[in-house]
Amino acid sequence: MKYSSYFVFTSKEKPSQAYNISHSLLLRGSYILQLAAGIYNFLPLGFRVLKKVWKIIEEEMDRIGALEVLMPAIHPSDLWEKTGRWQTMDDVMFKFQDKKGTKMVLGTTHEEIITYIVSKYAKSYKNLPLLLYQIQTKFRDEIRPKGGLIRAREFIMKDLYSFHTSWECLNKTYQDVYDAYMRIFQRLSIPVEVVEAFSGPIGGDVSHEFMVITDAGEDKFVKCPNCGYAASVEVAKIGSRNIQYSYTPKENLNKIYTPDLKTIDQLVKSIGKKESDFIKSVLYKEGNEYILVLVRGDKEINEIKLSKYLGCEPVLAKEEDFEKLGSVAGFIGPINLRKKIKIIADFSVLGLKNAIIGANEKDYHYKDVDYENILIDEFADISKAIDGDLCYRCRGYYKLFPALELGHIFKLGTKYSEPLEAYFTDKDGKTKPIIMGCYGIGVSRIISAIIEAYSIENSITWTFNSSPFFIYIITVNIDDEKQFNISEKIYKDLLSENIEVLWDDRKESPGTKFKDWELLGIPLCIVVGNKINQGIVELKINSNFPKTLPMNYFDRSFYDLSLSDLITKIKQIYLDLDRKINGIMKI
RNA sequence: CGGGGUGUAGCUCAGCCCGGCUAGAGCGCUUGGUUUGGGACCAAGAAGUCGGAGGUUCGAAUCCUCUCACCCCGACCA
Repeated sequence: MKYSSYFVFTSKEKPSQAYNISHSLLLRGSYILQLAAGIYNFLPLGFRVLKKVWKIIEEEMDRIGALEVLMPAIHPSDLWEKTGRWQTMDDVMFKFQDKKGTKMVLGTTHEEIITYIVSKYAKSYKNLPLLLYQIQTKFRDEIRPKGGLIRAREFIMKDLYSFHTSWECLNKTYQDVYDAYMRIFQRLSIPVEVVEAFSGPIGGDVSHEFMVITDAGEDKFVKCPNCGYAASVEVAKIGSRNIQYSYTPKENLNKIYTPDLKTIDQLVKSIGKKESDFIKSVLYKEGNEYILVLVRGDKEINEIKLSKYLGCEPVLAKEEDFEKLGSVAGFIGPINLRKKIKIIADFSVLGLKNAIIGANEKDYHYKDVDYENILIDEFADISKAIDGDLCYRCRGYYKLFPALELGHIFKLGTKYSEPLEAYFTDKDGKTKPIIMGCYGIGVSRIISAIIEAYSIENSITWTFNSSPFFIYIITVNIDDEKQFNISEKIYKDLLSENIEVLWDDRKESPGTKFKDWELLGIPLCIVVGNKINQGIVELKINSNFPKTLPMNYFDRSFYDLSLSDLITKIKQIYLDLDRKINGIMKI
């Protein structure tokens, strides 16, 4: 492509709307253009990147025997009503009615539709397993879209669904997909961490998320540097410290006056103690039973873990519940409650001394309370993991990472096949529900993730398989006949070698062209300038190009090459990269 | 959905508090010229119903009311 006739409109100014680097650079490089909140145009450059990512995913899906389909984006409500998600996913669905008044929805995900398809055809164990996937637009009316492509309301997702006769078969496919995902991220040179995850409204018991560590993300996970266990904070199990507990009531309780200080945050600011000097007490209700949950002040209760531990889903208590217990919201505590209720403490409470707790009296807290002064029924792992928590496996200390989720894989079981009546006849002649798995990748989000992973202030850094072009040609002075002719020849030679090239053939000053090369993020750049009079052109290398590759080309920022060596050298680099990065294909 | 913020030229913003004359700057764009290894220079020029509606006023970008859009922080997700 020639710059002068291509669709490139770079901008020097930082867009006022963009807060994170990927959003900002995608806009500045004219990769995307916003149409509405969370809704973006992919411009020619952006679409080129999207298709690159798309292609890698397709190749890896095809390789594990998955078959590509394309399902509609518009769905009638009935299938969604059958699975109950017409209600449970209501808040993110774009719903509307057609002319006849039939309720319709723009697809948020496709479990219902794919299960419908498979239920029509796969009637025998002989037809299974089946792996079907698509790369398609999803619509989610997110409460808050964010960060450009990071969370959009219309976005491109790869969704794969697998159908099996047995859990053993599902487990095998789950592993295949896991491996395929690792190859996808390797080929895109995205450093991912795989973490155990919560399966949420998609369903299923086991799931893994593929995360990239970045502040631009919306998730958090902990990882144990000692044994490698990693899990999203929603599910991360925390080890218990080896501390004995024997209840010893405190004789004289010391009250402190804490007017209107109801939250830990307010208390910390006012009293000047650390968050971890407090014990947070939260009152839950399950049926007619009350449960008081205690957690160290710097920690949060994890309701997912709490529900799992209790085997039910307690709800937060209301104002009148506090009164019934002779307490008051904001000042509730485990000591001197009017009624004996169940008290569960998180492991983080073990060993706490001289803590501050609610006194069950408006505007008062108790101080100097030790953990053993509290009558605790049970200790359990019910808090969100934070930095420094104990690894439940090896007793190492967790590190907390901010992360962006790029992929998520689930074992669904029969959550969808039963309500949608996707049954097959097994060898034994019996009718059984199909066992399912589902596996997503945020295709458009990956684009942002690559930028977040490698890019700096004014410069994108694409990876080998994601860059819209492999090489950029700068003709320093386009009016110089010699420079022009040589540039044109190089351009044509590269095209004939099938190397994607963008030639900056504009009548602009050199600085402008160098800045554009950097902003656009293309790995290599050929500079055709004055050195041409000595028969030399320069080959420049994006200094941020992922160094994880064992390739010495990238030790230097530029090479002076004779014209005769240039194309050979570029071909050699290209083929080496291709072999090293895409070579994992050839097993 | 709660809290905070912003809408003025293609982009980034000033002007608004304290109403006043033809609404400004930089970048970008157009034309001509000079330049050409790190966002060049000179000259001339085009470009804005000040997000929208209503109101107050002799007079509104500026004050008031309503409204729309977008962004940021929190609970959900690829």
